[in-house]
Amino acid sequence: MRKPIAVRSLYGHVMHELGQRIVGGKVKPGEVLPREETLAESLQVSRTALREALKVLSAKGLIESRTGVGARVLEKRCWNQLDADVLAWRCASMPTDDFVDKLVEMREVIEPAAAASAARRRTAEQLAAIDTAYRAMDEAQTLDDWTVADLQFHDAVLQATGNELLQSLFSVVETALGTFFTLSARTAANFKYSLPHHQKVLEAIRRKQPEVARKAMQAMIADSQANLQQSRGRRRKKAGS
Amino acid sequence: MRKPIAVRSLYGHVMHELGQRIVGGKVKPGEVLPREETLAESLQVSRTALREALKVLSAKGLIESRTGVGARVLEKRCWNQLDADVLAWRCASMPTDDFVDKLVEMREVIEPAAAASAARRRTAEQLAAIDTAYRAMDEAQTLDDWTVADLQFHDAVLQATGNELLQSLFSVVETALGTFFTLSARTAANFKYSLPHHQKVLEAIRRKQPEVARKAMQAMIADSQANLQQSRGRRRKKAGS
DNA sequence: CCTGATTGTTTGTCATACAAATCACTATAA
DNA sequence: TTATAGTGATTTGTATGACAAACAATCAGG
Repeated sequence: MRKPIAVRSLYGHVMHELGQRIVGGKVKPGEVLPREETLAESLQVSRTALREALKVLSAKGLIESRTGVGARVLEKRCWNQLDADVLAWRCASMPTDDFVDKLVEMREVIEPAAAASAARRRTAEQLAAIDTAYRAMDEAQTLDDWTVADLQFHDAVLQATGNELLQSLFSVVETALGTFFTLSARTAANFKYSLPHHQKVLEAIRRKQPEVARKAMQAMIADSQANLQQSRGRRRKKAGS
Repeated sequence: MRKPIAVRSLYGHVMHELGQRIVGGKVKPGEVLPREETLAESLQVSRTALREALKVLSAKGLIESRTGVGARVLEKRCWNQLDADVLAWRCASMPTDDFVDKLVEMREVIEPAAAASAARRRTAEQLAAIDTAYRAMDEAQTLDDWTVADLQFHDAVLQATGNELLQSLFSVVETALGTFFTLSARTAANFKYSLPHHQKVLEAIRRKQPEVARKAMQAMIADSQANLQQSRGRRRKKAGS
């Protein structure tokens, strides 16, 4: 599921570099990038490789190239904000509280609805996949094991909706969970604290109770958010002292 | 807002052509495309232009190029289903009932939540934008005017959430509305039938009543879906007779 | 039968050249 | 003075040819 593909190729490196510069705010919307020749030179690649990177950034809505003018950075509203790379670039530096709140809101919109939908239409295989992920969470020994299994659980729920459009929103959920993990630095002792929430979701989907599943998922997210607020408070206190 | 940019350039044409072939099912997941040289020849373009198109398709998750192997079409689950182009390509041929149902489900997930969020956090300017769109709908004389204003209304609601991640889902809403318009071929007489629904949403957002806004939006979508089922029935009857 | 080197195929990258679109400037005319 | 048409400079778009790198298949040796 992970995709470090882009990092391998040269144009992938270039894309990453430029993408981070733009999303990170080093070049602002409205500005135009240096011309391709000089940009290629400063990045130590050929114009060909640079152009392929620019094309992909253009597909992500970050820039727009026009003949005789150059590559202009587009307004944020044009950006493909749900793109996995764009999300990753936004989280590259420490994400702002504001952005984290928006990720939480997305989870609140997507996941309870997905849980309800999954409870309605899941197949036996899809339920088994969720169950497998749940057991992996239960048996996790390390934080890493838990993280992998947790992602697998939420992915399995999205898959169980049978709606590929909802499934494509996994990149958002993935980013959100990943961010929360780094921000709310769990200890080895309490990282399993949300297991009961997951069990409730699993059981509701097993019993095909959409509204129960929705509520259970809502509760899980609310709890996660509370946990986040708590460590946010700790962080502020630390910074202030 | 519309983006016929890609159609202008050569590589845009190539991307469109190949994208439609893949999404349309002419080449199936797992298959590998012809090698770049022959593909470029058959499409009457240089390898340069072809490669830029392939890179963009790769960024949309449709294909994966590997040295020595070729460009393999990826599984549907890898596709960037929320990408505006991918959505458009899926609707290029008459969309299946199945796909339309999934679009409806997406609207049910996104728009009521967005309406509620907008009611909570809208600014005066954002409310004004929604109001403007509503008036344009009210004063629309032709079906075209209505369509434009309707899209503007739903976009304004998403904008009013202040969450750019939600805003990026407009491509889904846009595709859904566009599809419904073509499928449920309205007459000049009744194309304004959903105006009262829109008014309720507008008023709830004006009064900052999240749950009222959510319910109103839900009702609007349910009504739209009923309308769709109706014309779906007519279409079947016609095809069966 | 299995293992490892070799060879051919295909994409990845580079360099160069020219075409096409756009912008900035200037000269001209009303 | 203002508007307009034209002209040249700038930048991206496209084409071509060449070679490097990675991979698959084949074949030799154990």
